[in-house]
Amino acid sequence: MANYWLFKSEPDEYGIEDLRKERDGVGRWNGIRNYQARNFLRDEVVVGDGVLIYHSQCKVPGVAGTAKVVKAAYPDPAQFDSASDYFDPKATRETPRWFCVDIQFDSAFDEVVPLKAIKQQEPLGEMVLLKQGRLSIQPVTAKEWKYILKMTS
DNA sequence: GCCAACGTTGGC
DNA sequence: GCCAACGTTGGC
Repeated sequence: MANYWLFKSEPDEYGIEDLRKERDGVGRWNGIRNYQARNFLRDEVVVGDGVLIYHSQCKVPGVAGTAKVVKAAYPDPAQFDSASDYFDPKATRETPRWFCVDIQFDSAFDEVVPLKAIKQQEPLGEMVLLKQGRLSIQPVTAKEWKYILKMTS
């Protein structure tokens, strides 16, 4: 496994359970409309990478499970669909602006590891999650990955 | 729903 | 090329 990431989603829109229900647990991770997040997706996320699925904009924000990347970046089809919420009139097929990846469900935690608990762990103090709050795709170190998984047991 | 952080956009 | 306005995100 090459690298680790944290992907944020709103569970009301598409959470860990939605991913689990997909055929073979494989779903498209799209709708990313933030440039920093897009650059990570497009340039650095590769097949085999591990993903922490993070639930935001909900009662208890936190890490809800894990997944792995099964298809690297390709243009997000929704940007070309005028009926979609994610439509972008400035994007063209020749010069797409937004990208997505496919990920496969790996595990759902019995209980979410809350943001509040993460903030209290000294070894996690350098997580991008805490440093830059509003970034929906972000790198996670191997140490942080292991530590979060340990917090579920 | 408020507001803060960050990146892009666009007028000049 | 400066910088104000704007869009997106997300905890509270």
